[in-house]
Amino acid sequence: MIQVSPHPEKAFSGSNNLNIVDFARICKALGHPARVRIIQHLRSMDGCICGNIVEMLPLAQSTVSQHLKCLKNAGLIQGNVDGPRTCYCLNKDVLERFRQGIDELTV
Amino acid sequence: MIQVSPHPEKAFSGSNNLNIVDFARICKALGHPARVRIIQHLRSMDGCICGNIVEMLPLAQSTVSQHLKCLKNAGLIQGNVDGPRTCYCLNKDVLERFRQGIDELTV
DNA sequence: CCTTTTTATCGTATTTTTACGATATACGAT
DNA sequence: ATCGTATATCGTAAAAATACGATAAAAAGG
Repeated sequence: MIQVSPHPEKAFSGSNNLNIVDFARICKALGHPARVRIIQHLRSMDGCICGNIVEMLPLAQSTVSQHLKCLKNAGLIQGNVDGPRTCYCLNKDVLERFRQGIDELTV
Repeated sequence: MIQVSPHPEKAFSGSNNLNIVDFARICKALGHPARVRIIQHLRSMDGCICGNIVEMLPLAQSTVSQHLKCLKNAGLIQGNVDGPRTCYCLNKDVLERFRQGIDELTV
């Protein structure tokens, strides 16, 4: 992917500190219905097991695992290993900075 | 792309009326640094000529045209033909509904 | 130790995205 | 009519995303 600017400048003027590449990465991570569903679900549950997410979606377990990885790479969620399971939850700091970025872009 | 649910349900509970597929499409459209730059630029200019956007980005004219098409398909911008030129501007309604969707997802 | 459960990763096929140059189109000006 | 300017589209190559089944890994329970 081409980097629009060689230096990862701040994406926005305000207090949030997401550069434009990170901001776009988060948008991209939210750019698939299944991943939006996952975020919605985690928001309502305040953390839940991977298998629970797999049940919720009409997708193979390996595919869901891939989507979770994508969300994790973007920083939107984190996974805490708990025995044989992984408990996923939202990364609220990142989510809040992202929301601020969207605000600056849209309001 | 798999549709997570056969019926395009509302993505969110509130007053915005974006279904989850449209919401994800907008996120995806914002999922590239060049397209975020375009939106930022249009926001600061309140409408501008395509060639202006091309100058701003280190990309070929045809590539920029493709990015503009992507943003237009997502509903984020609209292009008004003006003689040999096209003047692009933000679609503020869509942007506002999108912002509300992000709020519901993140706040 | 063996089995089961849970999740991640590998390998792979298909589709989509991203980028470019070349070309077509549409309009204004000469 | 012809030329130049501005933009969109076509063709195409390379990379990334998406999906699946199969397999690996890690922990708990018997």
